[in-house]
This record gives sequence, structure tokens and C-alpha cells, in this order.
Amino acid sequence: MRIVTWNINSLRLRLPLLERMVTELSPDVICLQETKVPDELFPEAAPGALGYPFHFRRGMKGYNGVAILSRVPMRRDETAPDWCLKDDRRHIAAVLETPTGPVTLHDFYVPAGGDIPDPAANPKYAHKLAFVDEAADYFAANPPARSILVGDLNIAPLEHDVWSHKQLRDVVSHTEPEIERMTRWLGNGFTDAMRHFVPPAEKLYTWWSYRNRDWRASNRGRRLDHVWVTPDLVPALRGLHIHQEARDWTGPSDHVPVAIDLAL
DNA sequence: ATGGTGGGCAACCCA
Repeated sequence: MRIVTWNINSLRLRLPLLERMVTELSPDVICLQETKVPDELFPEAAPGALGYPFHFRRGMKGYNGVAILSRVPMRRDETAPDWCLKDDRRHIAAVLETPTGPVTLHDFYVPAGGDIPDPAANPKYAHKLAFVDEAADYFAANPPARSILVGDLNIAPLEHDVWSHKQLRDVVSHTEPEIERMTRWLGNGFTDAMRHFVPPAEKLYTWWSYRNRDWRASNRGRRLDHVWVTPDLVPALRGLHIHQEARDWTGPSDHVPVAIDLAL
């Protein structure tokens, strides 16, 4: 089974790119972030037309929004709280009915956190830290099993998850308070499935800013998108593919699709 | 130190 996570940065604008991604990667399940479409305006026919008879979405006007498209039957899991009581559509969960049994899938879009890495001066950074604390607490109180957590977590925790550890030390996405919190979250029941395949000493990116004249030449990337699995699913891990070429598609997202293969 | 480029959606918000 192949699961793709992708911050698509507007689902409606990039429907043709979603179709291209499906053609090239043929995922069984697609987790999207930043769909930027209210549920009532969701392109209703698109999932079925692309071969995904099952889908759930949680969107809102203008910002955020997540969706799961699936070839595999699934049911909603609505047990998680309304993170930070904001109703801001940053998480959706489902239980996939796989051939080996049910697997819980979480799709997260963690707040980006603004520019200033000081919670007193920057409410968006404070929100980000609080969000990650709350997620860590939730999984501590509700230990996950046979679970996969994916999404744009907007934190690059390891030295080689960014192009320059030194230069990004105080840049939101790579600050110590974020990394501490994310490490605690991960530790509450998950393992880093991407680093299962790529050693920590190797550079690994999923995002390249729009603000570079040549993203490939400068290669100032960060690993903001993640795939975590519970230890009971580690033996099922089969492969990882970062679809880097998607960054060169016409009208690209600044994030590229990340595919994980599991024997389920 | 600064600004660079995107999307949403109608003035700036957000990334």
C-alpha cells in the first residue's frame, strides 16, 4: 500500500497537478494539506474521477484545510480534540480497512508559526508551540497502535533536515523550542519512517521556498513534511519516495509529494 | 539587513 502526503497549496488551483501526481505515483491513499477550500466548495467529483471512491475533507475559507482520498474503504475517526480550540481545520483522521486489518491514519497541518521565534512577541509562534504541545499530550494520553501520522508538520528537526543548520538555528521551523516539542510528540508512540530509509547524516528535504530564483541550484530545502508510524508497523515499511521533480511542474506547490510504501 | 514569490480573495491575510 502506498500513502502519499502532500501540501498542495490550494486544491482547486492544482487539480491538474493532483491528477499528474496520481498518474506518476499511483497512491492508494492521499493525504492533502492546505486545500484552502471550504467543504461546501470542495470539488466533489474529483476524487472519484481520479480513482478514489472514498474521501473525507475538513476545509475552511481561505486558509488551512486537509483531506484524505482513498482507494481503500475507510471510516472517519473523530476522537481527536479541536486543537487549541480554534476550529481551524488542521487535522483529519480515518481508519483504513486494510487487508491486514484496520490502520489509523492522521493527516496534520501544523501552524507555520510566522517569522519571529518568540512566543511573547509572535502569537503565531506561540500557537505553533501550543499546538505541538497539545498533540504530544494527546498521544501520550491516547497511545497509538497500528497508526500512521503524516502531514506538513512545519518543523525540520534534524541538522540535515535543513540546508544550513547554522543559518537556520533561529529561523522558525528549526528552532530548539519547536524541535524539543516535536521530539516529545514523536516519542509518544511513533518512529520517523522517512529516516528509517534515509540516514540522519544525509540531507533530506520536502520543501523549497518560492522565493528562490532557482530552487534546484540553490537547493535551500527543508524537511517540513513527515511520515511517522507506530513501532508495530515498522516491519511493514517497504520504501520511501520523495517526488522532487514535482517542484518543477508548471505552477507547482512549494512542497513535493512524499510517498511511503507499506506491506499491509 | 533586506526582500525575494506564491494563494486567497478583494484589503491585506497567510505561507
